[in-house]
Amino acid sequence: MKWDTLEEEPCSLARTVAVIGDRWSLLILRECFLRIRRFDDFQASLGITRHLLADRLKKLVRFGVLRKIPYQEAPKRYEYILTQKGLDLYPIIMSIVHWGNIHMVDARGRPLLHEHKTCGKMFDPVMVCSECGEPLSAKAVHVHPGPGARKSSPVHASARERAKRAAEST
Amino acid sequence: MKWDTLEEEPCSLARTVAVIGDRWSLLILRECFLRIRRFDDFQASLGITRHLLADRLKKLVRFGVLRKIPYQEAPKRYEYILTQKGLDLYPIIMSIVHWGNIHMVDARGRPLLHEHKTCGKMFDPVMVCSECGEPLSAKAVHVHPGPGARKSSPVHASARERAKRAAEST
DNA sequence: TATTGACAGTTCTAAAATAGAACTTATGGT
DNA sequence: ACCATAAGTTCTATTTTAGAACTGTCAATA
Repeated sequence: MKWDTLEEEPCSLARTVAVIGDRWSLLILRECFLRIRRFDDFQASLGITRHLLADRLKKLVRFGVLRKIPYQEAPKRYEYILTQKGLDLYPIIMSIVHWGNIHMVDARGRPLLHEHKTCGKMFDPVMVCSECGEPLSAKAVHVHPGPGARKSSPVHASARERAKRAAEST
Repeated sequence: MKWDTLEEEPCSLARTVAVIGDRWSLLILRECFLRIRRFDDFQASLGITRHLLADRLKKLVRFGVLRKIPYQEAPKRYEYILTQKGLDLYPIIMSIVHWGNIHMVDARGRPLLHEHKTCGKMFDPVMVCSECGEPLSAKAVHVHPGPGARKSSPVHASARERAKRAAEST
């Protein structure tokens, strides 16, 4: 697969993966949410090569996730800050952090704790249904084709059949 | 950076990225949640090379996200199914899909719609605070070092200082 | 009995991405 | 004049990935 075509796939996950679906992009975004903004600071805190960092920042700007704003003239220097589109990635970052907190921490415990300024308490993120407010689980969700669905699924008929039977048998 | 060491980083995001932070793993997991379970079905629906697919499945099994269970003897064949640890990735997948739905869809609209069986309605996922139930935004969250925090941050002093000032100035 | 097909991989080479270090350009300070 | 800061760019060596072909096991079929 050419990764350039990923963003045109008729799948919202694939398109998002085109933007954030590599290791460095997610780590760069974590730093953004921790208020890192400058080239050398990203480089120092992540240990990423300068080449890759330049490349990834360019990509994130191209996708409208980050914006370059000048913080000094002569020589002209820029900071990278999150756009609204970038800020909207917060639930993704938080759910990734939360999964790591639950399943990947060692004996020392969590590296970071999160305080919700609104209520003043340490919290975990919970994903709920926009309609009824109940926490979501994979098994309580049913998927329907939407208006942008592909006509012919790339999933083989045999696989589709098996998946369908499996879904019906639950 | 050697990616083998990523899972030992004192950062829950980095550790999770070690598991799911590459393009194919996320796409494979999407298929898992759509009830794809077999090698050739993954291969056919994703177009991934067999080599990479074998490698990624092995990795996901090693991390305890998938489990191989036999579905026939002679010849012995296995299916890959999500463990509880794997099912817990659902909020990550859903938040990625949702961001794509908001920011990456084309004129045709969403490829998939989600129905919450519990309430019967089409929904979007919303991330809320476990303590007060309010929707979360990056700006309403404050970060504290936890018990597993690294002693000396890899973030340079200069960057830390700038970040701190930025945080205080809000 | 020989042949075909399904399934789950493995092996091979060429192309692409990444790591790691050095280099460039512009400017300000001592 | 010399050094430091900042934000990149360029270079080669290594690693990863793409793409296709091949292997092994068994069941069903001719």
